[in-house]
Amino acid sequence: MATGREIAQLCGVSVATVSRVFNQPDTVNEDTRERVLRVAKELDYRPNESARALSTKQSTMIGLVWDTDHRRPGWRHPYLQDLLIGLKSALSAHGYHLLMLATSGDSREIGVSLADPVGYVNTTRRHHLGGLVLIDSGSDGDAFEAFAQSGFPCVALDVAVDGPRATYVTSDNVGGALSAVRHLVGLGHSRIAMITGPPGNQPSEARVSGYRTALREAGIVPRDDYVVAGDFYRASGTAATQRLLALDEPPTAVFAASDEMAVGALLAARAASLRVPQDLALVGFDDIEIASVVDPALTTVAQDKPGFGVAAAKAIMAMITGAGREEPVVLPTQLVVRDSCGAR
Amino acid sequence: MATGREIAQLCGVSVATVSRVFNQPDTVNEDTRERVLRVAKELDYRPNESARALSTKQSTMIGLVWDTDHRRPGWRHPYLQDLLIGLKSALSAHGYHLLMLATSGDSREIGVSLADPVGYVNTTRRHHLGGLVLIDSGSDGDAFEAFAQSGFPCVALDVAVDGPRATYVTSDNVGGALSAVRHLVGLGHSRIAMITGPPGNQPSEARVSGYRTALREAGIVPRDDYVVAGDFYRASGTAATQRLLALDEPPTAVFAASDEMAVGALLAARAASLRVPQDLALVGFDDIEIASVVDPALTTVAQDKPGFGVAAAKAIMAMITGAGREEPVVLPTQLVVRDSCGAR
DNA sequence: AGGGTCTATGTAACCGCTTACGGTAATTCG
DNA sequence: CGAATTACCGTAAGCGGTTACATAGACCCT
Repeated sequence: MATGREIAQLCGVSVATVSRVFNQPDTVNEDTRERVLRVAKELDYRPNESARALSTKQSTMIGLVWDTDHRRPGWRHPYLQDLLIGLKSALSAHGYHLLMLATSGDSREIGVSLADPVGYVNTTRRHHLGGLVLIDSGSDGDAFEAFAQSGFPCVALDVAVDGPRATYVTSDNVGGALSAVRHLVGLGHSRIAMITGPPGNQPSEARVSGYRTALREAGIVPRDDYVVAGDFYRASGTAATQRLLALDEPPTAVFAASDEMAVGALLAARAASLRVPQDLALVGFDDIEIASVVDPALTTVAQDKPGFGVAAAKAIMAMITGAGREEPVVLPTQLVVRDSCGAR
Repeated sequence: MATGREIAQLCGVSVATVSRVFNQPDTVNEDTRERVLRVAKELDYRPNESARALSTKQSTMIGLVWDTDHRRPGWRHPYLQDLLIGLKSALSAHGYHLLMLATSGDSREIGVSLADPVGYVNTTRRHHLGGLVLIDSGSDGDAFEAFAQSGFPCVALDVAVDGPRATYVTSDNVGGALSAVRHLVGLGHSRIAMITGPPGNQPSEARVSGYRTALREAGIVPRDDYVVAGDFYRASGTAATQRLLALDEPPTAVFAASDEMAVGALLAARAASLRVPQDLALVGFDDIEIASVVDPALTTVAQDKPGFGVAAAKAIMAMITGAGREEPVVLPTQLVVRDSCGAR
C-alpha cells in the first residue's frame, strides 16, 4: 500500500504537495500535479482513511441506527431492503459509506440501546461519522429526539424530530389515507372502519387523521367504535377485525394502517366466512410484496420505498456540507388498486 | 470529547500508561489503573477510533459487499433483513460494526463493481477493515473469488469460495431438496418436476442434485424434460410451469428452487385451472414471508436466516483473531409442510 | 554489598495525512 | 528598476492513539 510519502519522494516533492494535489488541486502547478497523479496512479495510491479522518475530524461514513433486538420481537421493517438500496446508492454518489452501528455490546460499549443513545453518539464521535440515519422500528420515535439534539446531522425516517441539524423524511400518510378512504367511499361504502398502528406511532396517527378527514369530507360521521388499535402486526389485524365484525352494525369496509394487518383482516374475514371484497372490502398500507400475492390481491397505498433512502441521503449530505437544518421531506404515496377493495 | 492526554494529566501519568490501561491492563499497577479508569469514566473518555485504527492498522469494522444496482434489476434477497439482524448482533458481541461498502461512485472511486473488485479491496485497506462479508445476489458468485484471493478475511454467503483466509456459509441445499422431494415421493408422486435457479448458481445446482438423488433413491428415473431452468424470479416460475404442463406427460408435482418461482408456478396452475395441490403439488425453497400467506400456503424448505448472519460473523471473527482459514459452515434446513403439497 | 530480575512507568518515535505558516522566485506595477 | 503581489511549494506541527525501548526502584540472591 503506497503512502503519500512514497509518492512525494518519487516525484521529488513534499508530502504537503501530494496532499494538496488531492484536496486543493488548483493550488498546485499543473505540471507537478500531473506528475503526482501519474505516479499515484502507477502505485495505485489511495489516501488512508483512518489518517485522513484523524486529521480532518471527518470521515466518509454515515451511521445507521437501526434497533433490531427490539422490544417488539419478530418485527420486520416493511421495506428495509429497498430503503437500503436507495440509501446506499445515493450515499455512494458522494463517496460515503454506511456504517451499521452495533447495538449493545461489550466493554468498549457501543450502541447500547435506543433508550440510552449515549453509546451511539459516542460511536458517532469516535468514528468521526458525518451524520446519522435513524430507522424507526415502529415505536421508538421518542428515543430519536435525543439523537436529534446531539448536534450531529440526523435524519429520521417516519418520525418527526427536531434538532439543530436534524430533519426527517416520511410519506404523505395523510394523503395516502385520504386517497384510500376516498376510494372506498367512491365505491359506495359508508360504514368504513380503520385498524390503526400502535398508539403514539406518527405515521399511524397521520393515517387515522386522513381517514377521518375523508369521512367528514363525504358527510360521514366518524364513529369511535370503527377505529380499533392494532400494532402493525398481522395478528392484531385479525383480532381487530374480529372485534369489528362483532359490532351490532359491522363495517362493510376496513382500512388497515399496514398491509400486514390487512392480511390479518383477510384471515379474519375468511374465518368468518365473509367474502372479500363482496362482504368486506379491504385496503392496506405499504404495498409490501405480500400485498400482490394474497388472494384477493390487496388494494393498498404504496410508499416510495427507495425514495426514503435517497431522500435521507440527500438530506444528510446537505447538512454535512451546509451547516444548517434541512426541511423535512414528505414523499408522495400512491393508491394501488387491486382486488380486495372491489373496484374491479 | 476527552482525549487520552487529558486523562493522563489529570492522573499524573503518561499517555502511554493510559493507553496500557485499556489495552494491556495487567501490565499496569492496580492503583493507577483504577485511578485512570475512574477519571476516564468521569470524563466519559472513549479512545478515538480513527487514531487507534491508524496506529494499529486494524479497525473494528467489517465490510459488507452487497451489489445492489445489479444486472438483475428488481432482484431482492429473500431474507436480507434476518441476515443483517444476525450479522449485526453477532458482530456487536465482539464490538464490531458493519460497514456497507458503497458501490460504484465518484472520483475517489470506492466499490466500483463486482466485476472489478479492486475498488472494494482498496476500500478495505484504506479503512483497515477487519474482513469482508460477501452477499450473493444470485449470480455473482464467480466475482467473489477475487475477494477471497485478496488475503483479507472473507466469508461469502451461498457461494463456495477459496482463499488463504476465506470461507463461506451456505444452507444444506442438497439435504433440503432431498427432504422436499422425498416428501413428494412419500405422498405418492412419481412425476416430479423441478424448476431450477439460474445456471451456475451454486445453491440451485445443489438443490438439483438433491432432487436427482431423491428420485433415484425412490427408483424413479430423472427425466431431463422435467428439469427446467428458471432464474429465481416469480415470472420464470410461471413460464417454466407452463412449459411443464404442456408436456405430453405433465408432472403431478413441482419442486421449485425458490419460493418466488413456486408462487409463479401457483399462478400458472391457476391460469391453467389446475387445483393445487390436488392436480399439481408444489414445494418451494426459502420460506420467505409470502410462503405462508399465499393460498394454498406454500410447503417449502426453510433456511436458517439469522443463522447465516451469525455464522458469517463467527467465521469472520475467528479469522481475524486466528490467522488461518475457517471451515465452511453448512446450515441445516427444515421442510415446512403447509398446504401446497397436499399432505394435509 | 553488588549484580541480576522483575515491575511499573515514562520517553519518544511512529501511523499517514492535513494545513497554517513562511519563504522563494516569478510576475506585475508605478 | 525597486517594490509589491502572486504562484508555488516546503517545513513542521498537529490529529490521538500504540508500543518499542529505556529507566528507575524494589526485591532477591549469593
